[in-house]
Amino acid sequence: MNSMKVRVRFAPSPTGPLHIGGVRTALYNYLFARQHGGDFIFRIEDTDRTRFVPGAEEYILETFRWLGIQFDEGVSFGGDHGPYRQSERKELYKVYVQQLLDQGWAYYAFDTAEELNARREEAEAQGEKFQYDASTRSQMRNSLTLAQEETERLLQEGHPYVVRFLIQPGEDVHVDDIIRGDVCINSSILDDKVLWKSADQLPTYHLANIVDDHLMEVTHVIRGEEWLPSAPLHVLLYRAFGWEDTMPRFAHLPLLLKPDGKGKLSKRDGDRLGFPVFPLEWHNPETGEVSSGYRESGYLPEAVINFLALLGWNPGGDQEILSMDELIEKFNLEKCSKNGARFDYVKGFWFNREYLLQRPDAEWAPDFVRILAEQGIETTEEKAAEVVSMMKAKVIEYQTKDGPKKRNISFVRDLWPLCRFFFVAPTAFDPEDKFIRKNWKPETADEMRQLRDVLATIDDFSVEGQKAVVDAWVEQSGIKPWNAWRVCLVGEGQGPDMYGLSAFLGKEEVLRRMDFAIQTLKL
RNA sequence: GGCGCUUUCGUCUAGCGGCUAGGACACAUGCCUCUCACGCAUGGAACACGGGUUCGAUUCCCGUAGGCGCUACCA
Repeated sequence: MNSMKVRVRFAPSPTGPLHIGGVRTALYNYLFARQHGGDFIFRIEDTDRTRFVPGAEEYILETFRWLGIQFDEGVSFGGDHGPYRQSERKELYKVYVQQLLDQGWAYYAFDTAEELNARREEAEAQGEKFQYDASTRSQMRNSLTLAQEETERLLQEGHPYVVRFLIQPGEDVHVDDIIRGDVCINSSILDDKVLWKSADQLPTYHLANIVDDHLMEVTHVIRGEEWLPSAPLHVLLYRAFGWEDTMPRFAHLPLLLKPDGKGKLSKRDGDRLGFPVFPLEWHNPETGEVSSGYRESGYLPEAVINFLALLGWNPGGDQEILSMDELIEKFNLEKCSKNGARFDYVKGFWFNREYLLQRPDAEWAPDFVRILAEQGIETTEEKAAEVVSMMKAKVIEYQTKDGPKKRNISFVRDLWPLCRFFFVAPTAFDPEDKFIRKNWKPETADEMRQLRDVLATIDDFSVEGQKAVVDAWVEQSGIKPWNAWRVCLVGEGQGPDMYGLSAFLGKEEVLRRMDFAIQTLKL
């Protein structure tokens, strides 16, 4: 059993864009598989055709392509255990429900939705909860209460039916969870779960999941904590099928919670606080609504991976920046935390910055050029990279629910609001600007004229070339020109080192901006 | 309501009977400085509560309270 090759799966439902919590679940499965040299399977759980959303499957695939998470088999990857789309496995499931039926582990139920609702309302009126189980099944219309001929007649005549799992009450069912240890639930609180649906003649999640995991030889089920309550049911199903000896090990991961307030992370939180909850941008085909994605928002895939990996798990040391290879090496299910993790998107900014800063300036350039183009500014990648090198250490103001705050540049996009003056000369000066008031004195115009004339003599307008001449002039004149010079070239109190900016603009442009400022700021 | 999971700085977490309870994000201050910064340094900040067990509990057990999840012919 332990010598079996590790096989894990990620099995989403194609009901829309993948939630970021789902991405983390997939990542943990991937890390686990790679660490053990095992297989990672991609299965599509589309047994609820009413919730099927076109394009969702392709979206999920694209997400993992972007993140660099690779599957070994599954939908679109091939493999010996297919088909990997549950809707294509209907005939297979049929055989297995029949097996349960034949062996008395399951039974037919003919109760209509109306009948069940009536029972629920009835119970509710008495402050109770109706549950289809040992205590109530004898009052319902099913193959346990009906005469055998009657059941056969109903089946023969094509009456709608579901197949329910027959739960024997009064038994403590244990689940051995890798993260949580022994979890025990008494079977009396479980209901006779529907295994086969009447409406579409397809299995429910529970049945399909167990059959598939068994047939696909899955060794470890790593999934969200929302499945923990039904894990005992799954154990019982393995038992009913006689597969208990090859039952996978379970690991139920803590959930991702809202950054503030109560409850689990939802799409609304992202909209409200301004961060994506989906890996890629999603266009809702029905409403036309667009939801932002990590990729389109400028996150680097390595940063998203690193950030997500450490939400609910950490390797123990002080190192927080970890490559995929390091994550694979250090990952440990037993060290996953048990309690839900608040989604700290601000830390996500930091991760992105760390990875962005690791890249050469030239690698920022293509994105930056595109962003500048959106603003109507044409420039080259070389020029863009120069700006990046001068500006990437700056901070940007951003909006939060508590008002504007400042943070380090974490995205290529952050550069733009700080870089306009590299490409567009000041056309006016705000007389109220504190920096200008403080640094433009009556004698300043004359000092700037002197500097202008000094600069005009320089042939080598590189940083070094300017420095050699201007530093000497500063030395002998005693004038500190930088802040006023900044006013001339930038128009306000921000920007990079003046020599760097001046070299970037070039002599002609620098002189033009200085002349304009001296003229305009005459006072 | 029932059942289950869970509880260390604001947040993510380290800790696996004896520690000045560590790190990171965020926050504050100082240094640096040609603006805003980066960087560097420093600082504030936590074991939910009550019982046990023990020579000794953040750590083990039991309660209480809080948080989260499940309670569909959805996954």
